[in-house]
Amino acid sequence: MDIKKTYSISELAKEFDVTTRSVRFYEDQGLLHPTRRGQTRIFSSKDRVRLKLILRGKRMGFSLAETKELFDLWDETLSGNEKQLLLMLDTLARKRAQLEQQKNDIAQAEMEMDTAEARCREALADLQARKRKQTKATTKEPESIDQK
Amino acid sequence: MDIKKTYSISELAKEFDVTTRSVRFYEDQGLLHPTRRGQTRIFSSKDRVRLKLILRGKRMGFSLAETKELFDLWDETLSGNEKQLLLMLDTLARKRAQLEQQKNDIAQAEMEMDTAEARCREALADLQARKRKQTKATTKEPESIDQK
DNA sequence: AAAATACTTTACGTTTACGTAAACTTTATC
DNA sequence: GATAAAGTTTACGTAAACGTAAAGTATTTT
Repeated sequence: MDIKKTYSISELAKEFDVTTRSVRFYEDQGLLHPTRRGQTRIFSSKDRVRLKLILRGKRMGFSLAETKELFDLWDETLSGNEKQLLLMLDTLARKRAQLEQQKNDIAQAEMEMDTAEARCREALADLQARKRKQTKATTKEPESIDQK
Repeated sequence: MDIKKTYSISELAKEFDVTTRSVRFYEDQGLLHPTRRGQTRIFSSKDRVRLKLILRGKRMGFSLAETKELFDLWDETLSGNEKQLLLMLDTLARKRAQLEQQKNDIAQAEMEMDTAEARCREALADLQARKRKQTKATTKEPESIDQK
């Protein structure tokens, strides 16, 4: 299975480079469900996975609410109820469409970055060329030093 | 070139399905630069393009500030100053890295959605199977009607 | 001319996702 | 046993990205 271990809040925070404040906030919003030893939080490897998913979701532009919805939906899906299963399939389909849109957006952006970069390089080359000409005209180059 | 036309605020809002409030906000933040006829805003096709870019940026998880930075950087790049050109190239490289990360995230997500969907369909198939069995056991099927 | 339509500015309100500080408890270290 | 280190709760603060009136101007339609 997984690494079957438990984690402290700062272990997780360090590993994923977030603040403990954020982790507590995610729990508060119902995205993580650590157990307690006394009043100290103990995170399971399931929590760890979910934290990873939360952060990836953020990078993909998902809100915490959206991510929570998916978590909850998946938990209910595991109950095996038919209605939930169908709902999950539907949700997955919609998410896929969203990802398709994002892929298109990225592809577009990459193309435009290509042309932008090309123009930059061209402009730079022009500059360099003019510089060389300037240098040649200004600093009387030693016609040929170091020849035998 | 482009469609060489001008646009009213509500034309743009309608076309891109945003509120006029948002459009004004984007101007306020320095992302759009409409001219004025009296006090009424007149948007150029350049503004239109930028609005499109703003929205795509949002879908890709970019903040307005990030997008504005890119706009400003690009404008300064056009001045042809060498330092700006190099800065732009550097920025482009960093953005590309960001997009790579996003593509990885999306690919990961798609894989996980694949397995999630598979599990759903499996669970559903099980349910249906059990249902059929139930039906067969409960409602004494007419052994063979319609035979000659 | 009255009313509807489209635009404007000003400004306070709201949600999300935390930051930051204060005050306190528990556990580890010297 | 003092102190530092890591954890806790409570609570106010903040930046981003608008929403939502309120109140006014300008133009167009009836």
